[in-house]
Amino acid sequence: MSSSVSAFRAANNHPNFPQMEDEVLKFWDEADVYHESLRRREGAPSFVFYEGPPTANGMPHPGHCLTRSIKDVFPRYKTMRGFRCVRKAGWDTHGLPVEVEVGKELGIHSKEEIEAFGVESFIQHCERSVWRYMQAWRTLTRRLGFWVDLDDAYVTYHQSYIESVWWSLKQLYDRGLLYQGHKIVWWWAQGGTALSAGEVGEGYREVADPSVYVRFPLIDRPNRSLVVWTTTPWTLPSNQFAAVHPELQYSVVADQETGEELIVATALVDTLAHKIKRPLETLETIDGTRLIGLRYQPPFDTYAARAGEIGTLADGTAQHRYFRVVAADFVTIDSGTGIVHMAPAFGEADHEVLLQERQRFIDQHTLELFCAVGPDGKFTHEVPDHAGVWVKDADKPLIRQLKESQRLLHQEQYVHSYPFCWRADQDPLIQYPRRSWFVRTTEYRDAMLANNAQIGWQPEHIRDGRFGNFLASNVDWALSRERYWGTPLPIWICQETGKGEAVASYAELLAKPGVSGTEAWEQAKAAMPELVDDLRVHKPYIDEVTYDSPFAPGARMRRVSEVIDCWYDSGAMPFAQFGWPHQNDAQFKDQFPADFISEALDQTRGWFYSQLAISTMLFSEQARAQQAEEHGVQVDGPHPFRNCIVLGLMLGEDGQKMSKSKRNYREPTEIFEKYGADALRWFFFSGQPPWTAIRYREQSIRESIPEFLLRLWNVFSFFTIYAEIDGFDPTAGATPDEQLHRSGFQGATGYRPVALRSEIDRWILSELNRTIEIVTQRMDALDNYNAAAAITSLVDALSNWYVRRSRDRFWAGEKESADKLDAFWTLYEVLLDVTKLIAPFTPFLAETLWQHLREPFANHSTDGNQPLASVHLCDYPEADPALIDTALSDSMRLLREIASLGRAARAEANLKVRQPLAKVEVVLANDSEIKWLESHDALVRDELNVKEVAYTTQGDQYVQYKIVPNFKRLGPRVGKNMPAVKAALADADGGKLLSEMQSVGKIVLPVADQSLELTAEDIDIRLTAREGWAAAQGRQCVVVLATELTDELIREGIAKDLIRTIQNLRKEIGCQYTDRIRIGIQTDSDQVKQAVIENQTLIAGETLATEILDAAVSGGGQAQGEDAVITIAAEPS
RNA sequence: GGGCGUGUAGCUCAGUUGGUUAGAGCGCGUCGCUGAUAACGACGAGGUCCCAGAUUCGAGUUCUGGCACGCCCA
Repeated sequence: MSSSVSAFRAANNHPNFPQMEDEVLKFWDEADVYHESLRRREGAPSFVFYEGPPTANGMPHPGHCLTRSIKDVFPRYKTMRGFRCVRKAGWDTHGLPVEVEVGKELGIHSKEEIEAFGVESFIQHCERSVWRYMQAWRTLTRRLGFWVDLDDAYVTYHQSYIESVWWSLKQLYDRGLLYQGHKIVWWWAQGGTALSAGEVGEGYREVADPSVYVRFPLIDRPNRSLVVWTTTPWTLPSNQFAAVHPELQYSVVADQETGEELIVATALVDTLAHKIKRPLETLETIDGTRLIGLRYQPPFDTYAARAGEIGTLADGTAQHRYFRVVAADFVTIDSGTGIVHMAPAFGEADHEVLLQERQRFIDQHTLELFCAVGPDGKFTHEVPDHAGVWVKDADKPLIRQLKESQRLLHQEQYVHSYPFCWRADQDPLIQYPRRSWFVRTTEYRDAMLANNAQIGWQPEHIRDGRFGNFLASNVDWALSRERYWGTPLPIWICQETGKGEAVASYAELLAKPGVSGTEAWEQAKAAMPELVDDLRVHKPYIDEVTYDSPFAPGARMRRVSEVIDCWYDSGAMPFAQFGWPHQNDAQFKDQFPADFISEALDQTRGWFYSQLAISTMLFSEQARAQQAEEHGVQVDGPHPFRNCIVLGLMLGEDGQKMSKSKRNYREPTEIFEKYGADALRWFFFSGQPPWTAIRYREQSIRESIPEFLLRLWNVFSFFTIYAEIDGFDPTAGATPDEQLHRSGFQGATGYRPVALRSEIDRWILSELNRTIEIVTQRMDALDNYNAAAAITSLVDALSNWYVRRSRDRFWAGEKESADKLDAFWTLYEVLLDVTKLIAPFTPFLAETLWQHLREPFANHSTDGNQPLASVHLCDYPEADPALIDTALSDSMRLLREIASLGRAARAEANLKVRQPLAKVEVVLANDSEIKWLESHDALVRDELNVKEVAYTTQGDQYVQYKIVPNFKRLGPRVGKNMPAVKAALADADGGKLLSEMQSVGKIVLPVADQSLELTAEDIDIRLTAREGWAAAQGRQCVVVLATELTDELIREGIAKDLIRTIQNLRKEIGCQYTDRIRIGIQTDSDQVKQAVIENQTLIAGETLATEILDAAVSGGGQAQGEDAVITIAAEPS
């Protein structure tokens, strides 16, 4: 303690957080702290984290900062809690977005252009494009403090990754879960390609299309027709069904003019009558369900030959396959007739209906898809009248034919929005069926639901809401893509028999009999040695590899041309990140399933789904029952992730979507430079629960600094200032452990057990341990928001009560008083634990604090160990229940309330705090706390600047008592009579009831013909200050000020004003905290003169003055105030 | 059109199993503190808890039906 060199150096109280963070980053790099933190947990239980792979061919933006912050805080926390948490980075590298980027770069767009350019060169460009913004991602990740192993990242285009995906697809293929079917896509017929949803969305335009109302005469009653409406007459030749809504009402109406009967939705009869300009007489009304099954004559005879075909339903009954009425929920009465023409080839919804219908038949495949249009958008020979005609050009002649065949009821123009090709804006898109590979996920729907039910979702409603509903309405996964840059679908087909087989690895392929075609890759590699080897399993090289068919002698096996949906890639990452099962068996088994993942809400149908679907199909009990070979993964409970935090959408400054063009958000780099990463992180963690939509506002981020970071820093700075002045040295006699746990301070000089310390020390330690308890409990539940809230309130208590009320203990004259040392030790202990507590949240500030706090031990050799080099190597603090004192917490809360009420009363009475007052009286509702409060009145006296504090429950002269029922207690007991009880208590004399309660222990109240007995717990006492006093009321007490001032008190007030003026002068002339000064006070006022004389010791003590003269001192500063001219000068040191 | 979510102070958001004085931070205003000082404290203004109905002794909280906004899907 007496060392001449201070153990602590005063910390700068104007910290530059961004600069501090840069230094921390350097330190982390140099000391390799992340890997060291893993090494320290070698052999510890794993906390498994999966990184959802971002794509590195776009710039990272603020949304990524949120996900990366959340992904960082829990692994850091768990690591400190004793788990081993490896964080393997990953990159999503395949898919259309990459192709589009490369296309832009090369100035080519359509598939023909890509083919003409050369697929080989194209995918080589793709491979390079993927890493375009890698450096930006690295920089951001590091700068944000996201600890993830970027050097050991998984990459979806790597051969090992692809081979894992292949293995899984072979599993599915061998189990019959991979099949070919039709997918209805938005098709650009002129370009011969399908467009993605995003591209389709670009191209919507208002257009006028012909809209026709067509008669579908019933087979059994040719004079009666369904009236069907469509805006795409060209689809009518491919009609298969007519759909009605089973819950709608339909009417049979008579057309007076023709004598025919028409069926139309009841709600639309009038509309139709108006359109055809003649009255329709309702004959009968029937439910939609009764129309189902009725057969009709198709509008064209394209497929009329099939009209007689009959199939067998699952229940054994026979039914015609085509041209009948079916049920569909999407039918509306918004427009049309309530009866919808179904051409499943040209509408996704229509196609769904076909699939549903197929389900009903025993031999599902007999229900065909009618498609009278070729991929070029022109009619096939199946429509001889229009063969070779572009469908949109056929609308008119088709309508003419309908007119001729008496089928057309009405025709008009209909304006609606319709998609066109975004590159050739004269070309309308059409929905068109393409052959596509599907994963039969529907077979695993129940297993997926069961799996999902066990996942810990945050927020919980995702499970049964958005995600659960999505799973419940699961449809088979359209897996294949007719593109180039993606994982090739590993299915080889026999050129003769059409039979196929799946291949699980490149090696397996090479081992096939008669394999050939590998030279395509070998030649490319020889010509360009810099090509990455992973490309050998990509198009076009892989397409060249063929082998002898096992199905037909002499036939060859050739790969199908498609690649797969890149969502499947990312969904396979739980095993593919390790190349499992081809390698790393132990690693996979250790890291499966994940304990924790987190991504934004848009991943519900993306990564959350793809992971769950693949894992369920491969590893669930149902899957294991289907598998020929055992793959050694036995998982119960949810997989592949146990907990998932679903993050909300991030919005810009204006609450709108973030948009580059609107410039409504700040770039993360700008935030880092101005405020630092901790400010951004703390804003994310503490601002709102992570699943709410987050408004990313510069102002809110900036506010993290004074609210939290700077406030804590100020406490720390305060500590170091006085630790330096007083030479506080925690090392002397200490036997510290490497964590600097308080147990190592036991024998240190001046260290006293907590029980011997003052109440406020025990209070802040109690608050600290309570907070540790809450934070630990919340973080274990993956609830960063409430954990952060608990930390905030601890730092507030520390700064605004503990330090505020303990300041004079730190600047007390005696350097080695026990109380002063208690204060130092207490604050030091609290700072150490707070530093560890905040480490996962604001790792930079925590690291900086730790470096300072550990410094005395790092510099001095002690009997104990060296402290750990980084706070991130420490264990998380554990709450010490022995230090938690809830009664003390409650009492202190009351004390703080009294202080706050006292200040309120002062403000009310216009009495500033510098003016001392003689007395305050505190009126309490009960006496339970009085004893404790009396023992702490020094604190209140000081805080409120009064000479005396008196506590009483007998405050009739100051207050009125009002008794209200304790609703929670009495509610269940008195029920309906509650209002009567409330009224009776309000009407009675509160003071009387109270004294009755105090003397007898209960009160008896007449309520509704009976008397009700109330004990003290059944009532709440409310105090109201009477008029005429300088008083303020709270929930539990009223604080009353004695406002009369004596001359002595006034003079003391003057002295305090003088002190303040002098302190300001000290600062103005640049005094150090410990510099001594001389003071001159010149005044004509006798009152001031006397105030100075009476309070000389006080003034001199507070301002470190060696003497106070009544003449000017020169060489320093001067100020006017309190009717005096004040001069000060620094003493030479 | 369907699903899910959100709606509380000027702004950003809390609000536990229903309990009668609805909170925090920021901003604004007033006052104060001043050996942490670009920090800090107190007080104040500011709320039909989106609307309507229901359940209940009692609803911001539960239920039903609307309205608005957002996301996803059609």
